[in-house]
Amino acid sequence: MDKLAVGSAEERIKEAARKVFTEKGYAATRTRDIAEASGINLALLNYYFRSKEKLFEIIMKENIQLFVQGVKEILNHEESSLRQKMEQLVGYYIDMLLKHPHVPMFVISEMRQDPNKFVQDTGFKDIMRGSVFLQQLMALQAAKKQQINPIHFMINLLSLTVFPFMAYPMMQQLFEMDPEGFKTMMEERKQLIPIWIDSIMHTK
Amino acid sequence: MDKLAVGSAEERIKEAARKVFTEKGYAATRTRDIAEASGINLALLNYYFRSKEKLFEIIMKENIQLFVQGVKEILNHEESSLRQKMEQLVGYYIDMLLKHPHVPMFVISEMRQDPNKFVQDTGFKDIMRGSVFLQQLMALQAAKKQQINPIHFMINLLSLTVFPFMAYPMMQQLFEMDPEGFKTMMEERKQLIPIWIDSIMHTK
DNA sequence: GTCTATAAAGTGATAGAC
DNA sequence: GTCTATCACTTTATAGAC
Repeated sequence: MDKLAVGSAEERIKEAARKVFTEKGYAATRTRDIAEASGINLALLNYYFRSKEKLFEIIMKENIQLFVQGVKEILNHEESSLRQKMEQLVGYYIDMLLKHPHVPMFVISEMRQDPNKFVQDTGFKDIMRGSVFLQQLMALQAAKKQQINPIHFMINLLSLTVFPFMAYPMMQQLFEMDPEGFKTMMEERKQLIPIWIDSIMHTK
Repeated sequence: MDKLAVGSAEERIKEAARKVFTEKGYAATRTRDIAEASGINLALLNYYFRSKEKLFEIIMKENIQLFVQGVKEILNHEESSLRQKMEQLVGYYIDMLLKHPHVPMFVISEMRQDPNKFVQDTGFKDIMRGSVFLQQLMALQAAKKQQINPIHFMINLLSLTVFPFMAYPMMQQLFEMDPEGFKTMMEERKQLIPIWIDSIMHTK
């Protein structure tokens, strides 16, 4: 075998598809790009995955799973406090996104493009609903009569954590930030975001 | 003339292009879509704008301008406080984005796709650098020895303001939010974000 | 300026040899 | 399974009539 790449052809195609689809999006990706990137032939892509769209749906589903994977345990841990859960969530997502920085852009962009192409049953809504995390949040709200709306709370958490990854090309322009500086900044934010959210919750 | 649409052909094409490009992105847009949406013929699009890419660059430049337009005066007002500038900035962007909700996704997505296709001289960096706003921010930092890094500060402001617009399709799924509920939420955030940022700045 | 028709190139998918 | 060659269709862009 003169192939340098590792893994079966099927796995190599999926690996290449993950990369190309996630970075360029469905429309901008040509099946030829994927074939070339995986070192196999265009015909083989269709042999294994039947069509561009079928292959895309697999990648989409896996990318969405990155947001759900591992979160369920954090949200339902009985012993940990709300603050501890926040720290774990932010840490989990920042670590994951440092490995897969293009995923949020991809998921949200394609979801907007064609809601039907998006597999709705990620299970995330069910994981959220009835979780210990949500109970703790609402208990705190009731007890202290805080104004913080759970939806604002969740959006703030996601915004402060996820947006920097999506806006990286813009931040590169505005703040002259290189990849190393970005990583350092996001490691700082792992510590800072829970503190900030906490301060927001206890304001007013 | 049996055309119902208003404006010159050239202006109608640009209007349609703005809509289609901004909502679907460069790759997913076909020049036929634009021609059809503007009620003119495909050939005329090339007659006026020479190519798909040339037309795209015009729209891109205009969309970027939406982020710069009107901000310069706010940032350089001598009388207003930092807090007042924050309130004005957040209000300005939320109002603008309620009118053009797809613009942030478009700009950031296409910027990532091909940095060269993006016109770098938006002037935003120059507007920021040396602004009264930045002076006030750094003065506050020096005087009170606050930990808040200006870059974190700017990213937080942008995250809390812009991210909800990009994540709308996701929020629709997670929180079962309709367009009306979204608008109400963003109007609330106009008031809340400056308060939150302020509380973050005075924490620790 | 505006149209129809068509050229020229690109792209997803398959047939068929090995 | 894996490849080359090719089909079928789409899409950008232009030629040329009006």
